[in-house]
Amino acid sequence: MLQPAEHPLAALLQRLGRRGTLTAADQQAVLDLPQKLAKFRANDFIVREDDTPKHSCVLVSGFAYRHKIAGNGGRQIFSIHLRGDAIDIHNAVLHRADHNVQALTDVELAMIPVGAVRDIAASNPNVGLALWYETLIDSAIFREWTLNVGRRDARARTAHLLCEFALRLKALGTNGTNEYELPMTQDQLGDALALTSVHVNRTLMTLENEGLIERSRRSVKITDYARLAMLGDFDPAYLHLDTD
Amino acid sequence: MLQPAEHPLAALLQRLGRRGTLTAADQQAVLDLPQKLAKFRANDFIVREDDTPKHSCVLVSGFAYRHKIAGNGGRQIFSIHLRGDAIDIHNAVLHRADHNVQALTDVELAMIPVGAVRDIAASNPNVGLALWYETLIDSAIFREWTLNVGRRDARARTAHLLCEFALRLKALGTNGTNEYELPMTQDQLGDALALTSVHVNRTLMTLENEGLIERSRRSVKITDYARLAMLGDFDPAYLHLDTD
DNA sequence: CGACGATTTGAAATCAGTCAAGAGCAGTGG
DNA sequence: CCACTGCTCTTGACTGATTTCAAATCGTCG
Repeated sequence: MLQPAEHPLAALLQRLGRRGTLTAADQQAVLDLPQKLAKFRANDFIVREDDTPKHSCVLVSGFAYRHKIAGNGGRQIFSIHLRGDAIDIHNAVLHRADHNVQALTDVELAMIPVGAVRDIAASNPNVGLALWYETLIDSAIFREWTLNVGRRDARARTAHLLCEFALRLKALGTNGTNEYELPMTQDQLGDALALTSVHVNRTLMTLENEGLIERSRRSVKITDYARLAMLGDFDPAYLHLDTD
Repeated sequence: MLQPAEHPLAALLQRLGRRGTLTAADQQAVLDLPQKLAKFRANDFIVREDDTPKHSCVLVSGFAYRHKIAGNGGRQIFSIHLRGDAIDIHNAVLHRADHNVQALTDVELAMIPVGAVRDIAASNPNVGLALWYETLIDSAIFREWTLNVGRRDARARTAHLLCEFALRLKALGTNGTNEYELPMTQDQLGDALALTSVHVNRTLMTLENEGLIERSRRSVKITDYARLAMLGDFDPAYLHLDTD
């Protein structure tokens, strides 16, 4: 087997395999998926609404986000994606994209032909289930974001997002601390939280003045995780990180 | 083959087969799924957050909804479900429920053991893909609701929900008109739209005064669909009704 | 009729939005 | 090295959509 650490699909494999249901053959089948590496610059569109994507993408490095634009011009961001996220497997099944995927930072993507995704799901039930599982976790995150935007006030919403990001970064295993780069402008944060950038700014300052976080530039340090999680009504069960 | 119209899973089969990818054998396999019929009264919980469901449910008759409750007591409804909807196939894969499913009206459910769902997905790739597809449409609806709640004002939000409901009912084939029973209290509508029931009330009255809808009791008649859809920024692409 | 839940209406309060201007910070180029 | 440019962040004053609180009306069902 190839060295997972060097393979473009290594992060995906780690993700798919975390429930422990993949055999060595399954794992090899994932690594053998046809793929080519592509690079996008920050702010490039990876998928546009109404596209018929030919590839499903796995994020190899960098950050990306999914969003949709309302008729009144408002943009809603649905999710932020990290290394290892299969950001549009759904397009292998749905055919027509109903929302946009955009690069938040410069990114590297492993592009897998949609037919290959469908084929591996059909021929390899373990992998198929694991892929399905990933899209269901996406779903769970969407639901939590809907709850966040619909039923929490600005402070709680913001705190919730900061906690989610911290935990997902930790789950990647690269960063054990509660300090991280949040590669988003306050405008983008606003579109994720359904707030204006002005109010995001005021809210971040409040959190900082309350001693919950420290900031400098885009770097965030959660100085009181327990209180921030409490304030943000953050219960990570929806992330399904514990391979249930 | 059994008469689909009389089989509890007939509506599910119709749903799964709409893309035309199921062979006769696939269809029979779906109808052969082990299931038992269960009835719930309006407001009964079908699945509770943190449950480990033993069954996945298909809605045979009535209406159900999915929701989650925030720490501050606010409830956010994520989706309303109609006959034929597989309201918690996701629980066959995820194991632990991260949100509630509740009966909106009296309902009949076909309860399929979660193991049987996983088995048919593994042994029958066409059916597996069709099930996956259904959960992806759920996802698409969640995203649109997030956009609705996050980026549209009260009038547009409400109009959007009314249009979605009309179209999904039409897709069921039972009702070709734009008049239907909306089996929700204004309180429940508020939880779906992230508004208070008071504001839902005012907004419905506005829509009525503007000549877009007529109401009596819970019955809604869309008198000007074109304008309502325009106002609600409603583009049904996200429902993926056209078997793309 | 009486009771209960749901809907409707009114008035006051508030959270977040809008508009607008200034400050900070990188990168660019002279 | 510094001025310039562009973008993001910060701040203030004002506005407004929606919430809150509270009371009245309606409809249905026993």
